[in-house]
Amino acid sequence: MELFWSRGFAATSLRDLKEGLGVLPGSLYAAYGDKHGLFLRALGHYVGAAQEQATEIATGATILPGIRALLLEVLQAARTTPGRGCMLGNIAAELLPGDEAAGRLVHSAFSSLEAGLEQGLRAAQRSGEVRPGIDCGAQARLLLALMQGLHIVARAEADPQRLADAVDAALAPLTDPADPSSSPESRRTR
Amino acid sequence: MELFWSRGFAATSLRDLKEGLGVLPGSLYAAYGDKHGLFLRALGHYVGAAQEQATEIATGATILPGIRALLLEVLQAARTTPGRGCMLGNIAAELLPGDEAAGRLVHSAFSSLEAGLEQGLRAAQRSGEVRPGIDCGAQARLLLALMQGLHIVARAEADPQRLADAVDAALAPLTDPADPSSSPESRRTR
DNA sequence: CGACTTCTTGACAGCTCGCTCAAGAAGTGT
DNA sequence: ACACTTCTTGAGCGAGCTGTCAAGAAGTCG
Repeated sequence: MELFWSRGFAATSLRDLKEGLGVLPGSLYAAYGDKHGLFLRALGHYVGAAQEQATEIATGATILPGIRALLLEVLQAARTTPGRGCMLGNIAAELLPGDEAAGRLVHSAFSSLEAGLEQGLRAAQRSGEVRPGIDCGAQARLLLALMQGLHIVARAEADPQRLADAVDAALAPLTDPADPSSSPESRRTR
Repeated sequence: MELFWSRGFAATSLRDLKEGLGVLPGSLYAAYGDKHGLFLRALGHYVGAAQEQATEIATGATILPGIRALLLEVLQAARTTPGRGCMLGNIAAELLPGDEAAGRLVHSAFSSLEAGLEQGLRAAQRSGEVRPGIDCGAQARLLLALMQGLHIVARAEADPQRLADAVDAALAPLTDPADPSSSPESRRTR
C-alpha cells in the first residue's frame, strides 16, 4: 500500500515490490493474478482505513474540531511526508475513470467520507454546534472536495501551512452566521 | 499539451507524440533536449492559459457569477471530457514535489489563480457584491483548493453535477450575512 | 526413509521505453 | 549547376517493464 500510495500504480514496478516487500513475481502472480490485482488489494486496505476514519468523524465527541483537525492533518502530512498526498486522490487522478475496479473502490471511500461528514454535521446541528439552516449534505461534499484539493495544492506550496486559513474560512460559516474571523479553538490531535 | 494533459507525463510516450503531432524523436531532441523539455513547454502553455483566466476572473463584470461559472465548468468538463481533469492538479499529483521545474510552473499558475480570485473578491467587496468582514485571501485559497478537489472527486462520481450544491455551499457565505431567520444584528462574538 | 505434492525462486521471453546518430532530403549562395 | 550547409528521418541501442515457467526447496504422509 505504501508503495502504490507514494509512487502510483504504473510507476511502482515489480522490482520495487520485490525490494520493498520481498514479493517475487511468481508468488505475486500466484496470489493475485497480476500487478493490478495486488494493487486493488492495497487500495482496498486504504479504503478500509478511510472508512474507519469516516465513522470516527461521524461519532466523535466534538465534530467541528475533529473535522478541522482532519483538514489540518492534510497540510501537516504534506510537510512530513511530501509527495504522498491521499491515495484516493492520487489514484483518481492517475486511473479514473478508466479503471472500473479501482473506480468502485475510490467511489466507496469518497461516499463513506462524505456520509461520515454529513452524519457528523447533522449531529452537531442537533447539539447546536452547527447553526440551523446549513445544508449538511452540500457541506459534506464541499469539505470532501476541499480535503482532496488541499492534498493537490499543498504539493506545489513550499509552506503548506499557508493554506490553514482556507480551512478556517470553510468552517467558519458553519458556526458563526456573521463573523468569519472567529476561529474555532481546538487542540485535538489523532 | 492535450496529450500530456489527458495522459500525464510518464504515460505519454514518444510514440504517442509522434502519432499525435508528427514529432519524430530526432526533431524533438533537437528542439527541446528531451521529452521532459517538451513537456515543460506544454505545461507552460497551459499555465499561460490559466493566468489569462485568472485575470478574467479578477476583472470580470460580475465576480461571483464568474467564479460560480468557473467551478461549475469543472463539473461540466468532467462529464464532457472525462479523465482529463486539470493539468495543474494532474501534474501536481504525478510529479510534485519531485520535479522542480514543473513545480515552479504549477506554483506560478496556482499563485495567479489565487491572486485573481482574491483580487476579484476584493473588488466585489468594495462594490458590495461580497459582504465586508470576509478574508478575501483565505477565501481565494479555499476556492482554489475546492476547484482542484472538484476535479479529483468528480473523476469518481458517475454524475459530477451532484457536486454542484457544494459549489453553492462554498459561495453562499460570501453574500448571505446570516441565516434568513436570524437577524443580522451586529453580534460581535469575541 | 522415500515417494509424492505443494510452495518458492529468479532467470528469461517479449515488449516498450527514451534517446542516438548516420544517412538521405531539402535548402542556400554563387 | 554545383558545392556546401542545415534539416529531417526512422532504424536501432541499452535499459526497464510485466508476466512466465522449469527447476529446486520444503512440506506431507504412509
